[in-house]
Amino acid sequence: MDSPKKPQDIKVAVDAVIFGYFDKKDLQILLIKRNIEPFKGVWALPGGLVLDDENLDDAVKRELQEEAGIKPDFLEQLYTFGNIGRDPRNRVVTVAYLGLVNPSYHELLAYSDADEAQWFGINNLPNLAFDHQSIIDIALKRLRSKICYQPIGFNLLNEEFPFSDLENLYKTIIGKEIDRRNFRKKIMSYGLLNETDNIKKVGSGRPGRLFTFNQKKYRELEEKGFYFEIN
Amino acid sequence: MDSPKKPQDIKVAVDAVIFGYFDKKDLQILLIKRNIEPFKGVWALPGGLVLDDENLDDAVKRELQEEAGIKPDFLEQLYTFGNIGRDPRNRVVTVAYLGLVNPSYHELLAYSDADEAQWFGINNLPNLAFDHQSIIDIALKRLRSKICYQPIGFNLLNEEFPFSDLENLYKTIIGKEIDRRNFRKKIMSYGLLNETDNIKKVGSGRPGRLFTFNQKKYRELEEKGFYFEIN
DNA sequence: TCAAAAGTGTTTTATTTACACCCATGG
DNA sequence: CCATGGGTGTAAATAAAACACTTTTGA
Repeated sequence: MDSPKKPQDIKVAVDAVIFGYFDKKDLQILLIKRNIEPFKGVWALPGGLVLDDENLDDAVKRELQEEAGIKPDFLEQLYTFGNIGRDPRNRVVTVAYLGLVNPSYHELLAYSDADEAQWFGINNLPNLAFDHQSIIDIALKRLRSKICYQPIGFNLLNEEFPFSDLENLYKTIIGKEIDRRNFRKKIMSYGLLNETDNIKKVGSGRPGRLFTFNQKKYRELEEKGFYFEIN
Repeated sequence: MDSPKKPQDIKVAVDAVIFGYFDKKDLQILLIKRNIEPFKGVWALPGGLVLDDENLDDAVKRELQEEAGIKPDFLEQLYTFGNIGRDPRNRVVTVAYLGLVNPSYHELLAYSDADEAQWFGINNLPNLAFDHQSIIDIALKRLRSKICYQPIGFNLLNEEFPFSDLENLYKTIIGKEIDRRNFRKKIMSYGLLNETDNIKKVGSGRPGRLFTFNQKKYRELEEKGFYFEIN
């Protein structure tokens, strides 16, 4: 932490990879269309420069609010990207975050900084500004591994969800078939789901009972050394 | 990534939590004594400001070289600490790294930036500058969990090591007793250790055969979907 | 009555845990 | 011959994997 001869000239930014999930569709990522140079008109991760008197976490939250009107239900630091040349204008070090929201609770709104905010399926991403594609690659890797040892997937589902939504979510994210019976047995064995008296009414087939995730109980178990694990 | 009204004034630094291990001693951390303000004379993590034309990884490596004459055998990004107020002078965002070395291969040297570089047992750390204690806490947590699912511990051992060194290393880092037979069985089952014809000569008791870790084989297995796991 | 999705147990296999004695060397 | 640390196997318990039919509803 000693000063070099000339004052350092590096900017600090934050960017967020926000995942959303609509049942039985691809996992989605929130992108905003840039309305300033560089990469004007190109899709990019929501994010921007950190203010001098603002914590990093607050900066991401602010940017998400400003650019898409979204407050993620789960948000954690992912990785910091700081290679020279990743921004054509000047040196920018960006602290990337990984976030999860339930899109049906969040209407997308584009404010001043972006002229559009939109969900894209991870298999239909447009060309992205900067090194944002590689940030997304790393976020996906992290999500896929993390969902297997922390119960963060519930943040992508409705407050009350049928068991099949959870099943489909895991299938979608991990990208392979899972045995329905074993999966249910495992999840149920943790006792972290509360049954509600409600029933999913939609569509064809037998209606499913709705569950909620008991976050409080998870925290308690976690303190006692419990580890959530799938697979 | 849009410019705020006034130019941003945030410095970017890197800091490294370098772990070292001497058989049957505490896990050690490399600290340097600061020879400039603030916190002059106080122990701190090696690190410093990133140069404008230098990648983050290169910056840590340079600082480690400059401050202690060390090239870590393993080095990865840990977390980025950027809360306001963590540096009394001005806003500094620091990208923390976690590194591993075998101290017996690295003579500690203090160069210009520090007047002393020294190993401290993690249970005998001095008071630390800035928020470096909390960086260490997080590094320790990461190391303890990571060593259970990636074979990074070998970086702390000699090139050729008796099995008991590995055993002691895990006991030390995880901080609990392990069953010698089960541990050996598990490690051996992966087939990642090569037996050498050498024998540990030292001290009392039956000499132990020396092993090397087969990094190449690990990489191959990893590509085929193999997961290293202990516990 | 058919299509669609929900719900549910048992058996087999693999993995993990618990546990104690003999061996090789140096002093 | 003693102290010290190295080396080894088996049985029991637990966890994971494989596997298919019945139920409920709407159309």
